[in-house]
Amino acid sequence: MTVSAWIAYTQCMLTQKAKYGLRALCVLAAESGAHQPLPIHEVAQRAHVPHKFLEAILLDLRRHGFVESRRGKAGGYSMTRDPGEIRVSDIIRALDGPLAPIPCASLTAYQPCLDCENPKDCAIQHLMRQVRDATAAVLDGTTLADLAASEAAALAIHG
Amino acid sequence: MTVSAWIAYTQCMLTQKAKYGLRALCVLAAESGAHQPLPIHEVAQRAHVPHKFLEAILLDLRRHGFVESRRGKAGGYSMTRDPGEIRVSDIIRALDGPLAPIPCASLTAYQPCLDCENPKDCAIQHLMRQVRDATAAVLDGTTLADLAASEAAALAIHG
DNA sequence: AATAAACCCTATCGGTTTGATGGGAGTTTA
DNA sequence: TAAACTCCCATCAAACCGATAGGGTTTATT
Repeated sequence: MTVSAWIAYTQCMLTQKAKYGLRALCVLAAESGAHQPLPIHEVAQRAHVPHKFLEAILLDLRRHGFVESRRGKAGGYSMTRDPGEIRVSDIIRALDGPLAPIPCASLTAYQPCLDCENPKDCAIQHLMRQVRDATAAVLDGTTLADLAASEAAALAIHG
Repeated sequence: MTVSAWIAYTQCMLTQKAKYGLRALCVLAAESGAHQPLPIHEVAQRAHVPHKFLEAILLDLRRHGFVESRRGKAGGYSMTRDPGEIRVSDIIRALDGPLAPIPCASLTAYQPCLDCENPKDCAIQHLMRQVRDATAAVLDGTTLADLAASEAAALAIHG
């Protein structure tokens, strides 16, 4: 299932990787109460994510501490924390990097523009920091549980 | 002056092209009252933008109607409109494309996710539309005149 | 009319990221 | 031992990004 072959590429903040990751985590969040981990092929099927790509994504999410894995037969993935305590912003930061549209406007990964006249106090930086803050406000205020609930509600109405 | 050789690449919403474009437009906005157009090398120098790259950017901005050019000796670029009536969001859209972090959340360039279970009503789409709206609110609410004034003020203090 | 200064425009380049896959090694349970 | 998993390396094509080369065209001045 190659998606990039179907749609024209658009430079964007949310990569395919992060989108897949969010969908996968929604699936795992829904399974949060279960005792058994969910095998990767099950997650891939439910979240509509290519199996091998998901493998890389879940590996990444495990290293960032969002999920844990059990190997061998009857193995799979499960959440490590309550989905209500995981901010969407942290997931996206883990998979896609900083939220800010430009490094000099980032709080978590600040880097000055080397081609800027006065990198500490630049009009573009000011503006982009406002953008960053607005984005972070939305994404900090939404938890994985919120997202999963929203998706469950949408699915209940339509297909 | 190659910047990409100095800093690690970070996927970002505001490309170097848009950043350069905004800086160049600030320079032209400051010159907005003058009768003569500003030659490109002068813009390049004041905005710290590579000459040839700026050429491509100004061409783009001209095609989008933000600036006009006069050819031949004593030629150059000048604003077509009052900088106070140009939204920063429109400049960024012209140079970088849609503001939305993902095509399905865009108002100006909507495209459904082809790998989405129900593309019309998806939790991620909802959330990303909120992000888009928050971003647009900041960028729609700031004009080129605002940006240029902010930069002028910063320069008056430092540098 | 010659010349210089400026914009116009296409084509191209290297480097990097992105999305995606293959293949095998390791691990656990039955 | 076999089956069913995860782990992790290496690799790939396509796209994009930043930047530049090198002509062609237009205009003002002399």
